[in-house]
Order: sequence, then structure tokens, then C-alpha cells
Amino acid sequence: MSLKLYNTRTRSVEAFAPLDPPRVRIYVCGLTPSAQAHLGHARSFLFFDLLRRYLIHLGFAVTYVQNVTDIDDRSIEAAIATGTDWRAIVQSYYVSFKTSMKRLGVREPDREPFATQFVPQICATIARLIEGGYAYVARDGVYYDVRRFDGYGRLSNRKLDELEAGARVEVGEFKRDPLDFALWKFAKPGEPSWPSPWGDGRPGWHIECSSMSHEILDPEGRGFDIHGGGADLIFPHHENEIAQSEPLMAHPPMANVWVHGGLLLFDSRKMSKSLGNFEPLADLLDRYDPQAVRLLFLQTGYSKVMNFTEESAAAANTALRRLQASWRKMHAAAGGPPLAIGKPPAPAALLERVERALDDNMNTSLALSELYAWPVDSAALGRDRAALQAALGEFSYALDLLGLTPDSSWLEEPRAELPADFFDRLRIALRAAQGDAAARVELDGADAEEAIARVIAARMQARATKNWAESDRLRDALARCGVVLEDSKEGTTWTIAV
RNA sequence: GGCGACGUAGCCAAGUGGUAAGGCAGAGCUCUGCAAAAGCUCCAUUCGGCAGUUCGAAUCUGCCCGUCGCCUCCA
Repeated sequence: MSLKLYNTRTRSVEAFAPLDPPRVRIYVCGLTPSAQAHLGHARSFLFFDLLRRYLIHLGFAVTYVQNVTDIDDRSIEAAIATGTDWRAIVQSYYVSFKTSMKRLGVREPDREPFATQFVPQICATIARLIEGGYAYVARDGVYYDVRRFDGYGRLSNRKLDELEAGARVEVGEFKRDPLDFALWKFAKPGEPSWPSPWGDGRPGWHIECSSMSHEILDPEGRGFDIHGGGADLIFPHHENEIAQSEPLMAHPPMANVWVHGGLLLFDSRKMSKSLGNFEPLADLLDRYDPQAVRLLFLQTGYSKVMNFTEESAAAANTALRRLQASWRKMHAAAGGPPLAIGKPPAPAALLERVERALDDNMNTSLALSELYAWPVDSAALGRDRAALQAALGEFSYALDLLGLTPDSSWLEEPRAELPADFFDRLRIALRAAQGDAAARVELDGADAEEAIARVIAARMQARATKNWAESDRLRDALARCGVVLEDSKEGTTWTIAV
């Protein structure tokens, strides 16, 4: 068994083999922080985080690089429009993005290069392209001469002439060919700029990825293992990266395997900065458990177009709660251990099944179904503590492998926020209950938890005397305030209704 | 117009030649004073439509219908 991945470059599923085992070098196109990150970003980076986790699990020495394109036209436009410094805009979107990634449990990249920190190297790459005849200096910048590169269009399966037909040239550009793209843009007055041999300016989009991946992952020009990004980057971004990189390489291709994540639709429409039809990721993560968002994405094949709806997110949230409850139950039955997550010893039945699924081009949907089945299977172990602990250890490890890492919050019943008008509602509900004991429940001086505890205590008294009507009235009163009671042998617990 | 993806139960979704995983929702049962939670059981004779290939098709081929994406900044 071994990992197979769909390679956009060859348009086929291939056995994954590192160029220089056990090293695996991955470059993923990161964020351009000129607007709020959205759920589509989350889907993409969540997937590459998963791929990285799995490669590490398989024993590879992974170097994961994810860039930040911290200079582009849009952040400059935004700066001019709002009268702020472009750096402040970039910084604020970047910080927000990093916070969201952290909440989603996406691990930090091994390297996170910023375009503006690599300007000298970018200029060196441009100089080499000019020397080789692949680029030329025009009035408003330095351009890549697309006609000079034979392989142009191969990744995206496009023919130059067909592209030409639909191409547009923007006013004020001085390209030789409509498909030529900027490597360096000369600065207009007031725009941020860096010095270059051709004139002060800034890097064009695309060149930073060619230059930085070369510097960090592949200084010898022999290629690295995996290049990733969203499917919308195939053309023109990745096509252009290849055009910029491969003519300068000793041994192309630039990347052995190109992996692209499917786009996310929001209410059946494409999310994009220009359409503006998206909710900022940071806001969305306030409404949904980040692990539920991860679970939602695990349910769909990574390369498929996926439609986000509130309904699907809510369903994923319920599924996560059940998974957590199953884990919690196993944890209790096994009598611990605490949350340490370690690779289970072979033979590991669950892990083998999960591996079989992930090996098949990261079939997370299938892997998830194995996870759901595991607690049920493990129930057959009865009271064999050692066996239960082993099963739990394996379960935790497999969950963590998929990024659904059990943490201390998994040990506790989930507890949502009480409604803001909880006390008012409780008073009204208790008054409506009318019973003798209900009238005696004293709420003064109690916080919400204490108030609930007092109602539960009153109900326990009622139950002790088999006053079921009173008991049910008190339970219903709490239910009207969004508090659901659960009786068990250990006593009565409460949760907040979703 | 060129390139591409997709259409599987009420909803989401896996499965790419051997007789339909899983999740959510729903139903029944067990447990419970009654509930809730949990566990068990059930829930597509069928995979957009029509032809064809085959012993056998959701899977392959052709045509048709429908949805979406890329070709312009995008994860």
C-alpha cells in the first residue's frame, strides 16, 4: 500500500514517490492579504494541512512552505481608497488569517516567506529571464514573453492561440502579446517601490512564487515534490510560475506533483473577492466550531467543487458532537488515559483502514466512515481495560491525523452560551409553572449556573417524593429557557439546546 | 467559443466493471416515572434521461437534459 495522488501535471492518479526520500518538499500558494480570508481559503489550507499531516505520519521528512504575497495591486488600491498605509492593511488581514488558521488547527508552515522580503532574489530571477530572452523591459514594467516558452499552457491544457482569442489587454499596458504578464511593475507616484536595475517598482504576481520556491526548496533547479493551491490557480498563476521557473532549471519540471483543491461555492455561487459574496472566515468561525468546519470539509473529496450551506454546516456540527460523545464514552470506559496522542503499535486495525482510505488520493470521506464505526466496534471489547485503552489510543491518533484532535474540551459536555435574557425567561417560566416547589425556587444572588442548579435541586426533591408533575413542570420551565436536562444514574446534568 | 468538473435516498456524500459506505434528518425498539442522551434496528431493487458494449454497468461508449467552474484578481 502506498499513497496515490492525482497530479494535475499528468492528469492522472500516480503513486507518490519523493524525489529525494525521505525528504518531501511542499510549496503551497498562500494568502494575498489584501482582503479578508474566507471559507474557501480555509478549505484549501485545511486540505494541505491534512496532506502534510499524512505525509509526516507515513514517515516522510516534510518541509512545508506557504508564501504570503504581501504586495499587490489591490492592497495598494485599498490603501489609497482609505488613506491608510498599505502595510497596515496587509498586516491586519494577515493577522486575522493567522488567527483563523490557528483556530482551525492548521499547523504553522515550516517556512512562510513574504514576497517583500525576497525582492533581491526576485530581481535576480527576473535578470536571468531577461538574459535568457524570456523577458523584456517595456515602458511600464518588465514582462514575460509567453511565446518564448514552448511548454506554456501544458499544465492547464490550453493552447496559446485559443487563449489569445479571448485575451484582453488593459489600457496603459505595453506588452508585446496580450498573454504576456508582468514580472516587475514600475511604480507610479505615491506607490510603494523597491529599487531594481530596470527602475523602481514592485514584483508582479506569480514571480514571487517562482523565486521563493527556488530559493527555499530547490536552489539546484532540479525540482521539488509537491506544489499545491486552489484549482483557480491552475491558470494563469501556476502556468506562469512554470513558465518563469522551468527555463532556468537544470532539470524541470518545477514540481513533480501538482495538487489542486476544489473550489468552494457559497450558496451555490463562487466566492470571490470581486463578487464580495462571502462571509469573512473570522466571523464564520465565531458561529461554527472550527473542528466542525474541518469535519464538513473532510466529508467531501478535496478536489471536488463543494457548496457550503448553513444546513450542511449545522449537520457537520451535530456529527462532530456525536463523534466527541463517542470518544468521551470510550475514554470513560477505558478509565483514561489523559490526552497524550501517540502512534499506536502495529497491528492497528483502525489505522490500517484509515490509511487505506487516505492512500487512495486522500479519500477523507471514506476515512471518516471508519472513524464513525470504530467506537461501535470497540464496544464489543466489553470491560477489557487494556484493550479499550489501546482502541482509544488508536482512535485519538486517527482523529488527530485528520486534524480532529481530541483536546480537553472533548472531555466535557459541550456547553453553549445561555441566551442573554436567560434570567427573565427563567423567572417567567417558573411563575408559569405555578407549582408549590417552583414558587420556592429562590433565584436572587445566583448566577446562571447556580440558578439552574437550584431548579435542578428543587426538581430532585420533587422526584424524591415521586411528584412527577412538579418535576416535569420544572424541567419544562428550564426547557423554555433553552436548558435541556438529562437524568442519569450519576445525577442530573444539563446542556444548552442548539 | 475553447477547456474542465459535476448530476447517487428528504439533505450532504463515498463508490469508476461484480451487484449501492458513511453522516444529517426521519421511523421503531431498549433504557427511563416520563423524557433526554446513548445503544440496537429500519430507511435507494437503484445511481439525470435514452440508446449501446458486456455473462454482468452508478461505473465503459454515444447522444441528450441540467448545474457549476476556468479562460480577468482569486484558495
